[in-house]
Amino acid sequence: MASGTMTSKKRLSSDERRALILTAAIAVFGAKGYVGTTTDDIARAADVSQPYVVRLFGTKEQLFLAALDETLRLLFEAFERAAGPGLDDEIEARMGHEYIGLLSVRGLHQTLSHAFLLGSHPVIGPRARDGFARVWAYLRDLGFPAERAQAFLAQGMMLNTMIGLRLADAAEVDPRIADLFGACFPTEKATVLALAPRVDEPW
Amino acid sequence: MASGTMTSKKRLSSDERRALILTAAIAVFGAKGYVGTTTDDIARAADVSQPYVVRLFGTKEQLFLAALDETLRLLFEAFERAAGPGLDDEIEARMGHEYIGLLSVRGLHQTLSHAFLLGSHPVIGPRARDGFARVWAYLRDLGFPAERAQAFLAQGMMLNTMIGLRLADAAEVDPRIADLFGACFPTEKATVLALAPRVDEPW
DNA sequence: TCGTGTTGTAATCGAATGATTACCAAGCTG
DNA sequence: CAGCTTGGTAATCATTCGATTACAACACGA
Repeated sequence: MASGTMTSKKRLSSDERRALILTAAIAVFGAKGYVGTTTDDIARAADVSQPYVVRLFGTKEQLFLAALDETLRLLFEAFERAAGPGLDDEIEARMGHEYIGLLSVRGLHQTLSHAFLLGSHPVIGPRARDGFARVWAYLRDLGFPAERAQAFLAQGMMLNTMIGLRLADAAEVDPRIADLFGACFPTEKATVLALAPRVDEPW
Repeated sequence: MASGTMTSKKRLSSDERRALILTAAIAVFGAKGYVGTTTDDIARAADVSQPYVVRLFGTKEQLFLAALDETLRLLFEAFERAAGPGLDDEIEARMGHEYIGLLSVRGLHQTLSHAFLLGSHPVIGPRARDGFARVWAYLRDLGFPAERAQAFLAQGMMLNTMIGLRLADAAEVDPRIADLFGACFPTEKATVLALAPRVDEPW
């Protein structure tokens, strides 16, 4: 019965499936936050059933922790790519570029932002603080002076905010917002606008 | 029966009660986010019943919008206090000082942060974008060059993040985090640490 | 081919939550 | 004090959600 049009889903190893669910989780958690996301949202985004998501990750809390770990892993991986030889200015520019490139990982920046707002959470809070502290330590260990590391991080938080606000659409309509994007990303404005999630996207 | 120790609650005008609930709402929404906060949480924080909160504000969504409006009102009020005469540097310093002083309004910075992460929300998203755009426009209209306004805003997002993470406790234990606070608030580190909410506080 | 471990789902359950309803009581006004 | 407006609550309802259970289908080795 209509089996001709059925694209029968392939069976995957649990590790492969876990990876797919994790990608979906970063996207959905980023768009709707930890509390605002249901395990069923993620299940649908990953095209599996809700109980299977729970079974593979234990609880929603553990799933969020896994998504946060993966997010930080991708972040440091990007930083590693940028941290080669060169002057301080060059390294910083490459790191900013890599951070913007991470916009192609849907929900990454917003998942970070959400985690950073969960400081009061007994389990997630400590992990989020640890992640943030590791980012700070990474910059300092690279040789960034405190002042410079601080400004770099602040720019990152600013990007996160503009992404979370879904400001990219407004930039093409409101000249003041375009002005803002220009000030924030003098050399990469086009890239940011091209990669930024839009209002109409569910994530 | 034990009425001697009962502090019988006073009857207030609905406007007075609304104001109290709004203050509680900013604190609780800031600590737990829009979705993570229940109307009953706010009711308890304001020492009224849950149905009364709903009756005075209509829906939880409208209550959050009211809290966001109040937050922005307090923010611009603070900016107005700082925007007097003086050199650019002086004005910027006063505005930073006022923004830090707003830490005494429990939950204000985090309510802003949460709103700024709700860009995908059909009702809250537009209001949050509008609020952010108004802040940007305010700075530019004051005469801040784009570059300077951008850096100032980024510092603000950084403060919001550190508050949301509840990093203040860690600053007194981990020297690297203390280093971070020093870099972010060279002249006001003590004030920030004194006013910042702590991990053990419910809000 | 038989069985056994693994991938995956349907059905369901209990707790939590936003909202509604019905009701009560305080205080003002004539 | 009668009556009525306003402030406020208890009880309850429908929905949603994370989690559990029981079961089905596929694959692979003996």
